[in-house]
Amino acid sequence: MDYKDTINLPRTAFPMKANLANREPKMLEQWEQSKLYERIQEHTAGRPLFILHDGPPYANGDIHIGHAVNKILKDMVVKSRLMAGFQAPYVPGWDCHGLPIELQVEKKVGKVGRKVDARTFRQKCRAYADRQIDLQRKGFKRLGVLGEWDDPYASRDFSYEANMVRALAEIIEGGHLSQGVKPVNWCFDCGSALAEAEIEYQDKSSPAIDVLFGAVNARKLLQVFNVDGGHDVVGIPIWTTTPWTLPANEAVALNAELEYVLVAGHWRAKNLAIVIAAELQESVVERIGLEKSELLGTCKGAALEHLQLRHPFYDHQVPVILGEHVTTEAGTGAVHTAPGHGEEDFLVGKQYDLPVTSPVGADGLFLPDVELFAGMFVWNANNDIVELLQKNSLLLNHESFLHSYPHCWRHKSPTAFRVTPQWFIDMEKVGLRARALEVIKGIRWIPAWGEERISAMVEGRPEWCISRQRTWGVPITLFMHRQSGELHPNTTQLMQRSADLIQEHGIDCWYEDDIFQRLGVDEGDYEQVKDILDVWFDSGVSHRCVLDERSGLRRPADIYLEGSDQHRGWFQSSLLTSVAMHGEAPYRQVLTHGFVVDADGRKMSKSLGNVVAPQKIMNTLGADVLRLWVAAADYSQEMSVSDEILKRVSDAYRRIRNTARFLLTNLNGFSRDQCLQATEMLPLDRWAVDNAAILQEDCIRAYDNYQFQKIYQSVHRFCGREMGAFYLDIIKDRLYTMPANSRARRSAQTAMHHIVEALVRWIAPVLSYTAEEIWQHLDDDREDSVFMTTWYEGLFTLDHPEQERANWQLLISVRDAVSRAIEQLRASGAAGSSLAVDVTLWADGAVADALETIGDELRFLLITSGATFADLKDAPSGVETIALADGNIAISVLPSAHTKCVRCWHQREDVGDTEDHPELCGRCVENVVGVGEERRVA
RNA sequence: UGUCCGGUAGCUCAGUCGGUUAGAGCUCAGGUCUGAUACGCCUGGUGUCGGAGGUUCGAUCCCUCCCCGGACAACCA
Repeated sequence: MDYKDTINLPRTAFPMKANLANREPKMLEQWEQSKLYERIQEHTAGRPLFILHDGPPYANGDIHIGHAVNKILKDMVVKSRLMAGFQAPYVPGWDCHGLPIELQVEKKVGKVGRKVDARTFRQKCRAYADRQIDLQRKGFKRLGVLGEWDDPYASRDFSYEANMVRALAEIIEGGHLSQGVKPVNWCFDCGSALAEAEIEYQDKSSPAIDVLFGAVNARKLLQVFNVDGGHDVVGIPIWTTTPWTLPANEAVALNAELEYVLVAGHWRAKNLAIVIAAELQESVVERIGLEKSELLGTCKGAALEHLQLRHPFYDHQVPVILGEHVTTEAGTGAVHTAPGHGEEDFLVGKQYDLPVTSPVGADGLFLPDVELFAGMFVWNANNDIVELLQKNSLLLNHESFLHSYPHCWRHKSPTAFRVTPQWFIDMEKVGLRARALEVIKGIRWIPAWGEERISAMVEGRPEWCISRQRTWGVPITLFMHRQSGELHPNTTQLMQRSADLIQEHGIDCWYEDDIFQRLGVDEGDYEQVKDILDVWFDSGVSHRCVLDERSGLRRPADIYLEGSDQHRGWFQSSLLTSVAMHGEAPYRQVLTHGFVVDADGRKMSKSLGNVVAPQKIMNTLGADVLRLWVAAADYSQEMSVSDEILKRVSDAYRRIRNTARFLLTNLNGFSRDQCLQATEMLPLDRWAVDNAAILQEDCIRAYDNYQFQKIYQSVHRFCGREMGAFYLDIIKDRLYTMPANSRARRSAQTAMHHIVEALVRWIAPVLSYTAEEIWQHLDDDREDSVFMTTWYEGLFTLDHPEQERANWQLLISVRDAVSRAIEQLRASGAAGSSLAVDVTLWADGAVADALETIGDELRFLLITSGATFADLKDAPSGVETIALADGNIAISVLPSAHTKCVRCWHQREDVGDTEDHPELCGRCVENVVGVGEERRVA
């Protein structure tokens, strides 16, 4: 007789093979069509809010693995808060203005003012950003990220642009804005500033000259070296390759720590005494041809500070200053300093309060009021200046010098630094820095070192230059008085009105001819600022433009979550604007993650060829595997990906999936109203639920603290060890062989039901597609999505948890010991399946007590055909005693001598005892034709 | 170059407020099952805890230096 039909064979439509690459897009479509995100928001209305505010990615290019990590982490946070009982809206955003898009558009339509007008250019930029948003949105959705994709925020929205202006107005009202100047890279052919990315280095030949700056008071200089007079000229020579910047000279810089020498000698029939860096003495003396040179003395650069020198051709005194940028790599060890023409010069000049002389116009011509060189083009002025120095006998040497020099990438012409007026958010004027530093302390930084990092950065940062001389961005809508340079007295009011115009028409309206008229500003008296805002300002005020504006959101957000580079970026720009506007932070917590690197810890780059595309992972292994990788990695550091790592993660995925599948197969036809009460359940099943309850506690705590890695590790371990290798393996016997409706089988199914209900929710924030797929295979009436629920509440713990858990732990250790013993028998060829053996145990202490609790059901726990135990004292002498945690045990494993029951596969003495069923053991007969066997424990 | 973060088995991660043979899961190998079947179960190996010094009775854990990797260092998000 075939007893297959009397066995409860597992059945499910839930496939073992995930085939995620095909299945996920279909699930995604379901989510979209059913408007899942919107329904979740309705469903969770009234719950406490949890706001994760999305840092906008830049709308350029297809999504890469870094984007994927960021969005997946955000999604796991949002979904876990949702499952924890919050309303957790997620409004994704995009950063749309700025240089990268300008450069992309320039490639297609050319530069503003050359081939296109600014208005058209901005239109093209806007259209480009739109296309990029569509592209990236598709990618982000495919990751399984749930959010308001139909109505995201984007900084190119008219309303966003308008609110940026309003945000700036609020900051100005707070008194944080200041005007100033700053040197920027300038192309005279473009007539505008250049971004770093627009500069390329080419070899250029420049005049290299040594110029003597004579001391105003020779005696004073000599005194430093303890030298008496008697020289025709005393001074400090500088070396420069940009003679044209000499009209802007305001100082000569030395290095405080360097050793300088005073060298005397004959030069063109004169007695010179000059100061040179000691290390460069020889080369300078040779280069300028100083004859009969002799060393008169030495000193540190610091000793010469504040000494006054004569400008080589203007009636002007300039000081000796000190700067760390002065080196002995070339020149004389004394650096010509023109704050108007160099970044370092500008910064050091600031320390010494030097005037910022900027005698060159946008076209590269010296301004009309420049003595001697008015109207002259800078590069042509080089010759005249050299001649003039020659005439003044201050040109110690003149040669041609080939060096790498920055050029405009478009015009291939040499660029220069030029100071231009700029707008700043001042860190000190109204105590912005101090307040920001204070506010930082009240925020939870994850990981904790983020606090130190951002504090150091805020402490050290210079004022924030928010103006840019560019086209694609939000205008700084200010009017300045043409004579006084003062802001219009109604500035904030005018800004509000310009914001209203922008809200309606977009940023272009600021550049229309009628803007003065529309705002009622006198064009004769006032000049319009045409600078745009730094893109960091755009995203930096997203708390104002999004959190404050959108219904359903609020400021401060509960969390900002970005890559660790954003300590300098978005975290900081957001903090500063929020503190400037409200005196408080825009977020309560800040979580940072590391960057993605390859297996060797190297960053991904096209040139190294180690780039892993998220699209490729999703189209092969599936988004859930990608998500599981994110959960498994320690996001606080660099996160490695490689084929091997993904392979490991896929293995783990399969384990979790198959565990869920096993639960589903054995719950086929089981509905929740068939669940037994805890008191009716078998102890082993209660233990299993208890185990899940413990794990759930851990998972909830881990999710609360964003420790996804812990979830991954413990859920995976749970599926593999506690379930697969122990519990599920043991209960197969009951599930398959006992009557479908028997208490012992229902008890196991009750446990499995609770476990799968809990498990599907644990994994939902990470394995969203798979969790939803499991959800759809669960019976009973239920919400149509796992994301419409919260953590499972049907789990329970044991009545005497410590004692019972310890008891089971001992039984598990007995089982492990028996497994090892069986393995030895198996190795000898005497047995294959564990059901082919009989086990005899001898135990003492707590182990004996534990065995007593399971009694004659020990064989089911061990999955052996027979299992008996006795007192350790009675153990035969030849059997080894093994020490367990709490007691000792001796084990004997022998091949069973009995016939195998064809139905339950146990080898029992009573097989064949029943005439009608000669192939069955006693309990199978009972289960097939009787009322069913009884089980007490397992 | 500077500041900060990190370097524990083939992989992902624990861990030690300094103390006997450094852990887990996976991979891998061998075995077993064929009623989770491109699955399940059992057994097993694996590490100069990045390197070199130092402090200490004793260091993977503390200190110094070095090597390797990463982030940041303003018109670049």
